[in-house]
Amino acid sequence: MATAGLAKTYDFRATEQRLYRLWEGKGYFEPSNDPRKADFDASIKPFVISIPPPNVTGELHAGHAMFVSMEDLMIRYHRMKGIPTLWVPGTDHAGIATQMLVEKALAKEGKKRDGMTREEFLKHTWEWKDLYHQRITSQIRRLGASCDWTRERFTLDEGLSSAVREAFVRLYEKGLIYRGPRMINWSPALRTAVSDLEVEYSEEPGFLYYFKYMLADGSGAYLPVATTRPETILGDTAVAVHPEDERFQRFIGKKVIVPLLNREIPVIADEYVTMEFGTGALKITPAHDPNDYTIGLNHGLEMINILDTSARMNENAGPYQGMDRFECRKKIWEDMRAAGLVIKEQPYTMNVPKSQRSGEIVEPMISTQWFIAIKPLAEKALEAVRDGRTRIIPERFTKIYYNWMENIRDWCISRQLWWGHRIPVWYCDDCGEIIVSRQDPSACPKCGTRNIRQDEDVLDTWFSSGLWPFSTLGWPEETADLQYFYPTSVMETGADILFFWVARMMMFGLEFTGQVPFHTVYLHGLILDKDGQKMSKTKGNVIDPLEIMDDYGTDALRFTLLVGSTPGHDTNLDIKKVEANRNFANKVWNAGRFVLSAVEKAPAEPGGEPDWTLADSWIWGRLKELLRETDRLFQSYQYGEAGRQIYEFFWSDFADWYLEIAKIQMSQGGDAAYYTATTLVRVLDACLRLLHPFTPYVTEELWGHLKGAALDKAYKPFNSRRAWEDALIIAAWPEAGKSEGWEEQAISSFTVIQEVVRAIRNIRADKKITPGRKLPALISAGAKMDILRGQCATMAALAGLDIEHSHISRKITEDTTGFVSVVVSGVEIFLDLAEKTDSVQDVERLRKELEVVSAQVDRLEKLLASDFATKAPPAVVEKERAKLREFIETRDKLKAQIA
RNA sequence: GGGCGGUUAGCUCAGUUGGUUAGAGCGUUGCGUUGACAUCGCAAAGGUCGUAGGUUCGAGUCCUAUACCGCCCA
Repeated sequence: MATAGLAKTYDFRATEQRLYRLWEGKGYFEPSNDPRKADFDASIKPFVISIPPPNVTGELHAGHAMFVSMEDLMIRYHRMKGIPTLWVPGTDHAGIATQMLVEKALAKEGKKRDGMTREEFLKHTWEWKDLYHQRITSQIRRLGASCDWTRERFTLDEGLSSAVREAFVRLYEKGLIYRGPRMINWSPALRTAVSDLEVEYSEEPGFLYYFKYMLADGSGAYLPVATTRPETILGDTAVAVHPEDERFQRFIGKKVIVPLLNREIPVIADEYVTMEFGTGALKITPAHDPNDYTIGLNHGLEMINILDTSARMNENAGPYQGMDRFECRKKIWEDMRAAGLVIKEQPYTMNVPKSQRSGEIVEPMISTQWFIAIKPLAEKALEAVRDGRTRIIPERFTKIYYNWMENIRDWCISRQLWWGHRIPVWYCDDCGEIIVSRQDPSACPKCGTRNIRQDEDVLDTWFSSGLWPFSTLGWPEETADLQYFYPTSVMETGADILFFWVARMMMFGLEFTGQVPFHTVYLHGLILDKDGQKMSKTKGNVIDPLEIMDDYGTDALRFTLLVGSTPGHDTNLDIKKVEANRNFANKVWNAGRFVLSAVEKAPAEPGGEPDWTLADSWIWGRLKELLRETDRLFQSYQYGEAGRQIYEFFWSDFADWYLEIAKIQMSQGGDAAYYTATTLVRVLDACLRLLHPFTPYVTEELWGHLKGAALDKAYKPFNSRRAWEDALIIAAWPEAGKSEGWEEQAISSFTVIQEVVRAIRNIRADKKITPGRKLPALISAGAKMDILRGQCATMAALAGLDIEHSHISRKITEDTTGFVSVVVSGVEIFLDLAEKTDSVQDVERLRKELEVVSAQVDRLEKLLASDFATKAPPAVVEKERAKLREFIETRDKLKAQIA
């Protein structure tokens, strides 16, 4: 077999790991211009991405596969462009997620966090982290991620921890961090505060409970009030009505009695109350409802907390103390009914706040927490996008970003967890001093006592993630990396974390470095299952990227994700598509095998100057077109579309047509073979370069073989002025070059050949002519005679013509009785089937064709007689005129044949 | 309540300065295997581009309204 011993099928299993090791081992993932090296040149602008750090204990999912594929594509493309490229990898400690995981694992061993010291628990968690860190990073590697592992970071490593401290202390010193009791979202299962963003609302069926708020004056009068959460009655400190509500005006200023507890509370007036909703009278629980909280503040109401940290009723709930919140809801309602206070219940759809992490219902509570006064930071971040220093792609997310930034609320950054960056604040037990420090203090700087203790809480994980683009480069130290690689170039991540992460990086970047952290934000959508459903374990529709890579190879998965997606849109991932792309990788591989065999057979040197065939010119012209198009698409971040076009070119032009013609040209030997082989090599080389960012493995592997074979014959790569590089990953991106004028003609001429060949193939299929049988043909080519004559051998081979008994002329004179005819692009083709054909059926076929063509003639004549001819650009009009001429020619020939 | 996205072939989706018979993959139908590839080849069927208006010589593409689906914010 003359295919250099390459396997008949591309074997990704034998390839991927080997190539990844080779790339990494050779240092290709490190920037070509590196501040750590002696020949560093600070004046060359680099391309930099910081990876969205996956949870260190997480497992690879489709979302990871998406961002790794997309970022690796960008990185590999820029690297091939010759730009110093850095992709900083790393992982996130993911406070809540990891702690939950570890606690769950401990529970299996019958252990509980409560029974451990903080140090014991953390030791455990670090061990866990070490184990899983290895897993997630090796999974990222499997995807082919060409990131610089020598610069890998972890949000809890020493450098990043000191960055967190620095950031906290700076904000505190500026007065932007404060501590105090505020309304927050409390997660009872995790027993920690969570931020507004970590709460998701879901609509669920519930009830609106109507009951009586009795007046304290003993008159027996009452205000009807409705609530969805009867248990909060225990924490009511007012009933509010609208000041203009005539029904209730007489109650304003009076007292009512809290049911079951018999506390007296005032009836107040507030415009917040919607008169139409419920009964028009609103019970106010300032300690357990965000809106009531605001009203409570405005009216100076008492705030009574009725829940403990596990959301059980506390001492303020009187007889209900110790009861679970939902049990209490039922019990209270029973008791109220017994007390004759119930009016009715009515089914009602509630908007239930749930913890994004644990899924349980969170409780609004007043709690003492640390906050960032975010407005000043948000204003800067807003301005940076408004003035274009940072651009968001797709653009529509800009508006969403503005909207969020403009309505931003202070960020609760403290978490009652153990796993994370401990808040760098110490309290002096002796003098009450609060110490906020970059270094751990050993004594109180005010009174000198050693009686100080650090705040128990840790920071929200996103606090450290917000520093990621610069903390990973060494900030707050002015490192060489920071100076050279910051600001980074593109932040590529999921649109779902625009607020969580992107917005916070923008705010922190501007606050701490004075610069935007990246000039472009590229957002991709969610990865859904094949029916557009969110993947979830409960639905059982989760697609595991690791399994896909096992079954179809990394390249197939990457190509599917990259080509199947458009910026900002969700992507439905279908195994069938992966399979199709696995087939594409195999197609590339086999086209490569063919090229290699051609190189082996061809002479090493030409005997004379090249005499390019139409097919040679055509494929070269099409390639140039493709290169220009992909350039344009890459520059506008339309990677998916670029991939589709490369795929299309490779399969439909290069493999389906040029390779088939190359077989014919190769068989002629000599210079024909030489020039065909060199064309095959150079076009394939260009394709592999173009495809490399999408499908790095199969292209690198094949390219190695291609280069070997080409060097044996001293054949040049695509760019004949350059040498073959050491590896495809660092090879030069193919440049389109200028148009030389002949391309358009070559492409349109070849299109005629394709149409004639297809027309003949159609007849053959229609007439069930066995593939091997050669048919004599008479072709009346008119103005296209020269083109067709030049491609006589090619056409004959592709369409199965008997070349000895075929003839192409301007206008044939031979007798064609009994021949089957077809007309295409003004070319008449008569095939001699040497047997009786169903002439009625043939005429019917021609008639149908005539109908179609005549309709086109009519349409174009009408079009060209309209304003179109005078108002459309001349080039467009001429294009239509040419079409019309051809249709008329075809129509007339069809007419003649039918008659 | 506000905002955004989607609605194109049986299915899943492309279609970015509006250019005049709308594309792909999968699926379907027919034919085909000694030389790149059956993870394949050749050929075919299949769409009034959600609906109604508008702008324009020309609209899947721009504008307005509307229906349905989905998402985000409140």
